[in-house]
Amino acid sequence: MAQENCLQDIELYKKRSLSLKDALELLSGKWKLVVLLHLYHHGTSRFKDLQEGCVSISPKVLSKELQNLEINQLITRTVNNTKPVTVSYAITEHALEIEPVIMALVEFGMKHRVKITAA
Amino acid sequence: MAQENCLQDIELYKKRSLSLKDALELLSGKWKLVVLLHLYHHGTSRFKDLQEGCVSISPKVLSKELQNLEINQLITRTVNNTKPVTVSYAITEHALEIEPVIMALVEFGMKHRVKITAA
DNA sequence: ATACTCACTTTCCTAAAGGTAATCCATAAC
DNA sequence: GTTATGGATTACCTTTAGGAAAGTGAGTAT
Repeated sequence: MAQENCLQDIELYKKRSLSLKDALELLSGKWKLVVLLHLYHHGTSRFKDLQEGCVSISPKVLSKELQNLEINQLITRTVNNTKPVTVSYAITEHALEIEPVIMALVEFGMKHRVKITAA
Repeated sequence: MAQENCLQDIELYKKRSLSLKDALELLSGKWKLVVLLHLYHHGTSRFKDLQEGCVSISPKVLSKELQNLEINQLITRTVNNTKPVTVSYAITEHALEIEPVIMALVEFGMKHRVKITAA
């Protein structure tokens, strides 16, 4: 019985470890989560909004990240019928699953700042 | 009143955005969170345990990540009086704050796998 | 005709991440 | 004396991330 629990625990660890690696690969880099945070806060946004909201991101990098997020079905891209043309980006339902990740990171970031500025 | 709420929201976003960037910088890369997951599951571990647990990490990279985590006060390093010498790594109290991040990533990783294998 | 806006794209470059393989050092066992 | 172990370090190399700066192209306003 104790052994069974132990085996189960090892399996659980392996499974979690793989899931973690999957998630890290998908969300790796400086900007993807920052872009998503902007979309959570401001809702559907245009390229320019994102460029201004994600301070110091370059258009090249933003463009690349948006393409990547779209490929992974985390955002949608819509070309609007305006003049001049605008493009809207919105998070998908599936991307709502990432909100807990972002909020956990935000929480940790705040606590860490408090901790190191106190020390 | 509506304007005040709006200003507050902008401030909130900026604060969150900075916290997120802090956290991302601290935890960036392929391995840090994988190492921490191992420590959450297995408790205090030796170098060799971590090398075997974090499948496919090289000793060079593991060593570098451990140093980085120690510098940022997320783990402690203890040299044991054994023969041959062993070294123990343990998470700090402060690193417990990262558990929600890891678990949120694990959750998302699982859901994402389900989602893309279903499609 | 010129200039401006939005949404990019292209080129060029540097720094950092991270992998491989070999080596090191102390100790201990064979 | 040779080999094995734990915990690294070193040298070398490739790949990738990502920044800077300039350009593109369609449409609009002046």
